[in-house]
Amino acid sequence: MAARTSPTARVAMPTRDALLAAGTEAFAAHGFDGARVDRIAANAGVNKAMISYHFGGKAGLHRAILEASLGALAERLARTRGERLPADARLRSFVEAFVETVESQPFLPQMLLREVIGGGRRLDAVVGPYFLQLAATVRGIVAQGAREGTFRRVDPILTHLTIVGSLVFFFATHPFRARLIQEGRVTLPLPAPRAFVDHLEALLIRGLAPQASRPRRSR
Amino acid sequence: MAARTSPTARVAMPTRDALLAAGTEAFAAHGFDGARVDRIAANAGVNKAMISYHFGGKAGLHRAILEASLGALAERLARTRGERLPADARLRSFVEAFVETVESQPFLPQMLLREVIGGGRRLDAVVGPYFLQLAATVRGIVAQGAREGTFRRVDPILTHLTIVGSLVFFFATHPFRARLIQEGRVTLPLPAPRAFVDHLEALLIRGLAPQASRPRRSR
DNA sequence: GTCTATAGGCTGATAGAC
DNA sequence: GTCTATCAGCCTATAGAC
Repeated sequence: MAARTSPTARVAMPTRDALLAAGTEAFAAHGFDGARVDRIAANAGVNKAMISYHFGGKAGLHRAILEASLGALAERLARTRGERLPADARLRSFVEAFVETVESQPFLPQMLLREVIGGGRRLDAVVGPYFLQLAATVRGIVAQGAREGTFRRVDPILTHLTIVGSLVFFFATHPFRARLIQEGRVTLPLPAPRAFVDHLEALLIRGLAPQASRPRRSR
Repeated sequence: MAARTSPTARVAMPTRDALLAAGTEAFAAHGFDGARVDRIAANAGVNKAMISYHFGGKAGLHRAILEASLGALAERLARTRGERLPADARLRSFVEAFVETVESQPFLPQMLLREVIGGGRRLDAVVGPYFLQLAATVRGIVAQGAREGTFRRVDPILTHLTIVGSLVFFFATHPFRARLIQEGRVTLPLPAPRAFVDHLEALLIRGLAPQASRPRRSR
């Protein structure tokens, strides 16, 4: 991710990186079909033809962005899997890792969600293992919680969908709320990511807690 | 919504309705920019030029769909607001109303979410009050729960985002999972909407319950 | 209300000079 | 590696006949 194989790349390929950055923003905001290569190049401050030269075209740029972003997310989440902690702490850790990654890549949720909504055909070539790995992580945490007695017995897939769904939705729609509020169309204060995450963690941990009052039945 | 002003519309405008249906599917699957009017017309079994004639063009068709769909959702949700029930029952009722609407309009979550991700500028002309009303409904339920002691004191906006976020995410990404599983890329069973909703309701009601084990502290 | 034929605009891509 | 100039294709919209 950091070092490239190119021998002359000392300052890390400004053109390539500028296109990746501008492309990410454009694809997140307008989708693959809505994004315009002219504008991406202009925003990157480079020539249009550089997209073909470096990425083989619009689709290639899109794929490169997805690969890099998802790779970073997967890498960060994988790190939480080795932790030896109680299930509720691991759940928090998972959420924090997700949020951390997203905050360093603010356009990832929008891009990803767009692709998934569209049926994910463009993802097939790229994503393969990532999604399964993500689901497997949550599944592992839920299973551990059930074993330890930290959590009640819940369906791991449904739990995974609830958690990741809330998170992805919040971050993907955050810019929309920011705009509505900034333009004065809505007078509420903008919900902060930190506040939302705290809220979600509390809700999950309470919601997954076993049989609250009755302390351990027969089992 | 049911009756149209056209004097000759006895069988309810087959062309118009066919375009609305085909357009909904296309916009949900490919987004506004990705949808092709040729294909929409072909899928509707009508002539391309009918889009301009009936809706004034692609954008007009899109707007008409959004208005009709959101109107139906808003209408259905508004009905739950008059119910005199404890907060947890009202929460269930809200979720059920949402699900019911979505099941009769399976493409709504995808279309809506796409628009919101894109900044919602296309929504501005249409949506205005709908979103506020939606948030206000959840806010009302949360406030009632806090008053009654059914729920702990939580931020109503954050709660709203969690609930609606999970729901919209689940339904908007459902076709993606269905495809992955149908094509044998994933071997898990497809999570059923009913199962997810039950899971979510249980999680929410437990997660929002006041001080679970210790039966009412000082406060 | 519906259809055919066509126009006009925009978009992504690249050949070839530097 | 970068840029300019150009092109071919596609996509929406509509004029006008029925």
